[in-house]
Order: sequence, then structure tokens, then C-alpha cells
Amino acid sequence: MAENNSNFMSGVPELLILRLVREKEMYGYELVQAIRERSKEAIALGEGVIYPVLHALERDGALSSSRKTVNGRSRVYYALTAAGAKRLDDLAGNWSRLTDAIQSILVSGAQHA
Amino acid sequence: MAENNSNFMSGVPELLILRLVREKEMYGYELVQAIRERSKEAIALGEGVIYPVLHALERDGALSSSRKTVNGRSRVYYALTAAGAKRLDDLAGNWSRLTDAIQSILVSGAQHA
DNA sequence: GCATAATGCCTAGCGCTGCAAGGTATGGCA
DNA sequence: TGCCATACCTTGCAGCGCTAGGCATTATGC
Repeated sequence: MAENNSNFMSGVPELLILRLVREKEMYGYELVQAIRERSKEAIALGEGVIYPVLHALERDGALSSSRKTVNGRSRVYYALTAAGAKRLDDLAGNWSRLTDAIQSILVSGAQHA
Repeated sequence: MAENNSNFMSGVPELLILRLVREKEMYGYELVQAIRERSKEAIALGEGVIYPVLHALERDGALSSSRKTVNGRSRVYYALTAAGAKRLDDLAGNWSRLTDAIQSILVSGAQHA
């Protein structure tokens, strides 16, 4: 039930969101732009990606939300929970191991041990 | 038609295969084990991933195949074509840019420019 | 001599993820 | 009065990776 059997390359949007929210609470629209800007346009995740992930993370208890009105604008701010911090650590570790593995193949080519 | 609009995280199996075959021609079963061993078990792509990708790459002219019999075993060896080399460069470049972008978000957190 | 594993190839079909494309509502601006 | 930006949301699909099979041959173990 709670097990997550996704494919080996997935979960990056989730990772990015958790990492950004770790520093300060953010809202969906803000995350969309933050990811685009801070990746220098290399990654452009739309709202159709971000919002569903935010909802799933909140449902799993990794994020908590609070509705706030700023400048007459209603926003849903998301903050990292303790469970979310743990999940972030796990995802970041997996990502690191994965990219290291890929890099080791890319740089060394095919000369076997 | 020829355009490839896949999602931003896909194409890694393809990249790994092209990179390995660049050094020496290899066959499917060999690639499955090579990826597993050279990634120290971090990546374990099954034959159900490798073979379809090999067929697609050959269909696209990125790989050429030749049937050979070694030790009474029939094997299909794949070699990189010029088009395949170009495709490899493209994929490697994209992967590099992508991981750099992700890394820049992961390490610096949320302090904006 | 017989079964089991390892080698080597292949495919059908499913689950999931990222994504495009829509919809709603408010505020600022010309 | 319209238009763009802000801010939220969902439906539905495409494509990828993967599971789970199947087939044939050669080594290995008993």
C-alpha cells in the first residue's frame, strides 16, 4: 500500500520541491517560477506538474499547507514537515547515488575492470 | 514525425547503451550485465528495457547490428554509427545540462540571486 | 542420462509520471 | 473595458520503464 514502486528515474520534481521548500515556505505558482529561474531555463515544470505533486506530498504528510492572503491574493503556502525532511534526505541520497553511477559509466566508457 | 518530445527525465537507458557501445560493439545480454556491474548494482536495467531500446536505435540508424556465433552461441552485436555518435553527443550534453541545473538547486537551496 | 541453471534473444501489456490543455477567479494597468 | 499577470486546480493522454512471460541452446550438477 504505502510502498512506492516507481521507475528509477522518476521523482525529480518532488525532490526539487522539497529542497526549495526546506529553506522557506513557498506556494505553487512561486515554485514553478523558482525552478525555471534557478535552473536558468534548463528545467521548466508547468503547474500541471507542480500542483499534483504538492497535493500528493501533503497527503503523505511531507508538507503542511496554510492559506494566506498577500496583497489581496490568496496563496497556499507549503512548509516542510519532519517526515518531509526525511523524505528529502532519502530522495537526495538516491539521486546522488544514481547520478554517480551514470557518471561513472559516461566518463570511463567501456574499458572493463 | 522524427521529432522526439519525451519527458525531461527520460532517455537514460538509451544514453548508457550508446556510450558503452561507443567503445566496442556489444550484444544485448552483455549490456544488461555491463550496466549492472559498472554501476555497482546501482542501476539494474532488465532485458525488457534493453532490447526494445536497441531495436529502436537500430531502426533510427543510430546502431548497426551483425549476427555472430561465438562458442556456439548466436549473438547480435551492435555497433555505433555516425548518426549514433551524434545522438550520443546530444544526449550526453542534455544530461549534463540537466544534472547541473538540478545540482545548482540542490546545493544552494533557496537563497535567491 | 537427466534436470537445472546460465546464456542469449524476444514481446505483450501494464503502471506510473510528467505534461499539455483546459477551466476558474482576482488584481493591476492601459 | 479589455487584457495580462497572478494564483489555484483537474482531466486525460502519451510514453517510458518494467514485469512477466516465452523460446532455444549450452554448460553444470547429480
